[in-house]
Amino acid sequence: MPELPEVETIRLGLSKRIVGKKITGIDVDNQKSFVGKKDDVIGPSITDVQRRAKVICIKLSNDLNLLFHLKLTGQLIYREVSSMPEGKNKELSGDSFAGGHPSHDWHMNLPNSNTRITFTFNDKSSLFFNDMRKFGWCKVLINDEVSAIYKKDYGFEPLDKEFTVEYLLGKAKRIQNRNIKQFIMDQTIAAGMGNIYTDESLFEARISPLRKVKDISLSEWKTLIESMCKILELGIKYGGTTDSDYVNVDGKKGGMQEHLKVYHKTGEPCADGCGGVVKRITIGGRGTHYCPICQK
DNA sequence: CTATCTGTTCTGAC
DNA sequence: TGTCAGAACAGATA
Repeated sequence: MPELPEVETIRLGLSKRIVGKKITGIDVDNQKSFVGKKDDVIGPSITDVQRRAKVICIKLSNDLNLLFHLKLTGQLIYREVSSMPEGKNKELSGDSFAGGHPSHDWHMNLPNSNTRITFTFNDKSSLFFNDMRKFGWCKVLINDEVSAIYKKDYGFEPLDKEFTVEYLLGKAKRIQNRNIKQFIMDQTIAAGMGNIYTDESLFEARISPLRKVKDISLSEWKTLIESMCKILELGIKYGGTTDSDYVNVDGKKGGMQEHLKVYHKTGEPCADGCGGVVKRITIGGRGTHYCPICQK
């Protein structure tokens, strides 16, 4: 379930740990998860870790890029030691960083049954790409291909300066009848928005997810943009959202779930104090949570 | 055991 | 061209 704030958290954590390291090996356990030639990424060092929408881009010194999309269940886990010593106690002995879909076996042996790709670095540390449902991918691409994907598949980022009312009105022109929730979740419109942060942003703006794009007033557009930025920045600040039942063992538990007001709050009283009860409906096949009273 | 649900994105049909 | 169902996949829940 990684969305923009989760992916940004992963980017930051990875950036601190792997920039400057040289890739010395790669193991691919699921062919579909890796698109490219393995030999192309063995040898170069990592120069940067970037993010665009929900995509992570690891830049290499040979001008190639490792692009990752975690989709629903992808994880990127960094380990200083490539294998755990045998025994019952599986406590970590080195620096470790995990990010992505939460699961209870993050702290277990790596690689595990969900590990699709393993990268090894010159200092023997490793980066594991785990993905239970195999929706995610890692692609080896040249710079031009990366730019082309960024341009074609994604609109402006909500936190960009260019993400203005005028920009959104331009995007809205041809799809006046679409509801605001699907509009906001369109990656070619608001890059990186996912289900959780869309529901939360609409609540923050007190706009109903069912409203049509054509009925949104200028001041509401403005409020919506401000709300999206506020919610996304909050998400980044708290290190993303982690499932409530998930207990992280290596220090990178997200805290945003404690600040959600409608997402997965079905049946609870509205945080606004308006007297409403959070309702769950389906819009465009996605679970949608909102307050029918104060979200107009 | 089967049916349903989840959450992101792409594809194909109308 | 916009809209929508279905697929990709695995596991939890009913």
